[in-house]
Amino acid sequence: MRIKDEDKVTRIYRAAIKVVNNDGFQGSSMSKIAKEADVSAATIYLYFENKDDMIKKLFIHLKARMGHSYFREDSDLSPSKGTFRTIWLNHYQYIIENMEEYNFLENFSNCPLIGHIEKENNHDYCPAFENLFEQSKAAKLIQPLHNDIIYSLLFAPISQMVKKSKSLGATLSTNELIQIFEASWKAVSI
Amino acid sequence: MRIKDEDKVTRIYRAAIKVVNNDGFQGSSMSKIAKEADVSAATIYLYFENKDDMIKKLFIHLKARMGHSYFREDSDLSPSKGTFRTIWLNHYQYIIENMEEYNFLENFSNCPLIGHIEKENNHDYCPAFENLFEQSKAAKLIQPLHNDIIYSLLFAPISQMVKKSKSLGATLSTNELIQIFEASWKAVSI
Amino acid sequence: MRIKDEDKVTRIYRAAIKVVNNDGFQGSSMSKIAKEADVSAATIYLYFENKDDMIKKLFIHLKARMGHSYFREDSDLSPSKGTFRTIWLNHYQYIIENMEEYNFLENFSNCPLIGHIEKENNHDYCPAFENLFEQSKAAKLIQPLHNDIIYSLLFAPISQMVKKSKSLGATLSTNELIQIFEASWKAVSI
Amino acid sequence: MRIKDEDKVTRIYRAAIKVVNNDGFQGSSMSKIAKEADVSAATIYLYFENKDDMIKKLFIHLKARMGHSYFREDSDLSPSKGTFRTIWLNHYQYIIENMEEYNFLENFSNCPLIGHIEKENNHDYCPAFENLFEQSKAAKLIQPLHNDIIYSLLFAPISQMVKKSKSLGATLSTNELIQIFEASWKAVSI
DNA sequence: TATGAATGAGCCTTCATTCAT
DNA sequence: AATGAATGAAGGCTCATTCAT
Repeated sequence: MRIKDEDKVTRIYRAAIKVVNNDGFQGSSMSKIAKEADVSAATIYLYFENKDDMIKKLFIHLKARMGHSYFREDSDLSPSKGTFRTIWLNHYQYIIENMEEYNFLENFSNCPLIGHIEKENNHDYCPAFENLFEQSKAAKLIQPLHNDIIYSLLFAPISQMVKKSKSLGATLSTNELIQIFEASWKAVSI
Repeated sequence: MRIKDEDKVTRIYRAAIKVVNNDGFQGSSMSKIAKEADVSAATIYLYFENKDDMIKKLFIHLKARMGHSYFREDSDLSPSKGTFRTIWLNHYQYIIENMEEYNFLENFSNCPLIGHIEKENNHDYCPAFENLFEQSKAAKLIQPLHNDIIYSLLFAPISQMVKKSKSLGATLSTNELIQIFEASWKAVSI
Repeated sequence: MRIKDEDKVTRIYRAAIKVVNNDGFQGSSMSKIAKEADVSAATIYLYFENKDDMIKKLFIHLKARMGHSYFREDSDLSPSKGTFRTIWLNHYQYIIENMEEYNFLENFSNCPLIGHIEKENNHDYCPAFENLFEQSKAAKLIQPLHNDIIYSLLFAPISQMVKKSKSLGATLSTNELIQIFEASWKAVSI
Repeated sequence: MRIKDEDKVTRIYRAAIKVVNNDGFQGSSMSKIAKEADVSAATIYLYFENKDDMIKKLFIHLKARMGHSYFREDSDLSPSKGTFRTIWLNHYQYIIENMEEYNFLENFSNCPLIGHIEKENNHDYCPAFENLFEQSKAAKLIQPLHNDIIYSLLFAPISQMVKKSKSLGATLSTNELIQIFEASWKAVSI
């Protein structure tokens, strides 16, 4: 028998992201994805139960990837503004380098199909995040707010700005980037 | 838009929002929308070129509605923290009172179908917004940042928090609301 | 709007019978049936919920037709051997003249899809049949057996013989026909 | 048939019967059958050319089995009513004990796939049957009718009754059984 | 204006079958 | 001999859209 090509899942994932981002969710179809992945549509069903299953698994996969993206291997995670700046920039880097993936995640976060995944997988931030937030609060570095709120204050504005500038075909200048981080930091810091 | 039965367009809009939010974008179909609007599917084509056209026009329609929602008729728009708080709360109010509409807008903002609308209709904030931001900058009330940045810093976090808490089935407490506004304000104010 | 062509259902029925008899149940498909009926496959779904629904309704329709076939408008239904012979010959006539329909019914009687229809529609024999049987029993013309048994003794052999001879490409001679009726009658009569 | 793992063919046969009777002909698929037989689908193709070939061979196999079922090893086959009663009861026994097989045969007898098998394999009744019928006719025990007719008169009614009562969830009482045999016998006997 | 009828195109999925090991 | 992997073809069904009234 042939060997199950584990990389095939990756190819399917990649194709799915591409198609969804090109044609929108509605416009995406198993056959388009299959063609893009250079695979028979039937093959997809060897690896996934059905379309929903595939989308869900892809979503979870990407969500995890994004979670890791905040941190580099050797990151210093001591509670300091510098640490936050690094993480923040890592995230920014991730977004612009993986715009397609990020878009995919955004597109589906609000979709009912994904809704209940979010509830179940609500260990959301990797422990590293939890630790940093808690330690920073303890060190009086940032305000004693709920982690979700801190997260939103720090990352929502830059996410929105990247999307906005991309939709206008523009790019954020280094200067603007600094401005946004400094302002976001002002929001959460003490 | 033609005069015809103007109310019918509204009914179609309302039905479209409802169906899209109930069944997701994928699950929405012209016939479902027609049934929900108590109209024949063919009738929709008297008022819109095709499905895309309908969705686009609905999007623009709602975007405008949301734009107005920030301001009340007799709003005092003098540049002050109080003014910003009022506007901010208006926006929050709008989101939770019109979650369906808001969701609809969110869902479609990233969709390729809508993408280029955003570019064309980039008068985005009604002049009232522009004025307030500029005056506030002149009055040294807020930082001299690009309007888009100010907007993101002010509104992106609360939007994300509402969605987050909704997806968890929770609600923001008054206290949290205040915390978020104060932090957002800290971000943009001088 | 166009007028709903009631005859269209008939065309679909006829096409379904033909296709099923030609290609067997497995080989039958909505598109084949549609093509045979000279209709778009989608059209079938205007008149039937789905394939099963169509088959069921067709089955019931034919079952009723067959029920009527035993009797002619002006049939004399007094309890006598002659009456039975007439009915019996009517049935034989129906089978050979509507072999396709009859085959269809036979094919599906054992199919699980149809199973529970039979239970529900178990008014089986039109009242005329019930009456004749009961009166004949009262008149000591036939044996006091359960109606189902009488029915089987009378009609099962001829049905089987027609199918058998058809499958062999042969035809029953008048002589054989008489033999079979006389023997069947001997079985039930007193 | 090749020697190979003869048992495997049996397992496939058994699985096929089970699946067909559970899910209907339409619902049966090679993979379901393979799973039920605890074999890879590809394996089936080592023993059969294709699905049709498998079904056909299974049909023939079962037809033969049924043929043998009428007779017990040490059956007395002298032409007498008792002999017929024994055979008749054997057949009845076979039907209710092998309802699945019997159903399978019934289901496929009318199917075009099988049609021409019947013609080719028209040695139908094992010689034992032929002999009994001919001897009985010679002994003036039964009427001088064509063997097919005798067969139909004897066995069609009971077959139909078993199916009927099964579809109603009922069972034939011993009394009814006797009634049916006696009537059937009356039909063919002199 | 309004709409029920009609359909070609397409979607998701499954199937019988072959391939490579 | 045996099998998991792979797929082209087909199936049932829905949809956006047009037609005819």
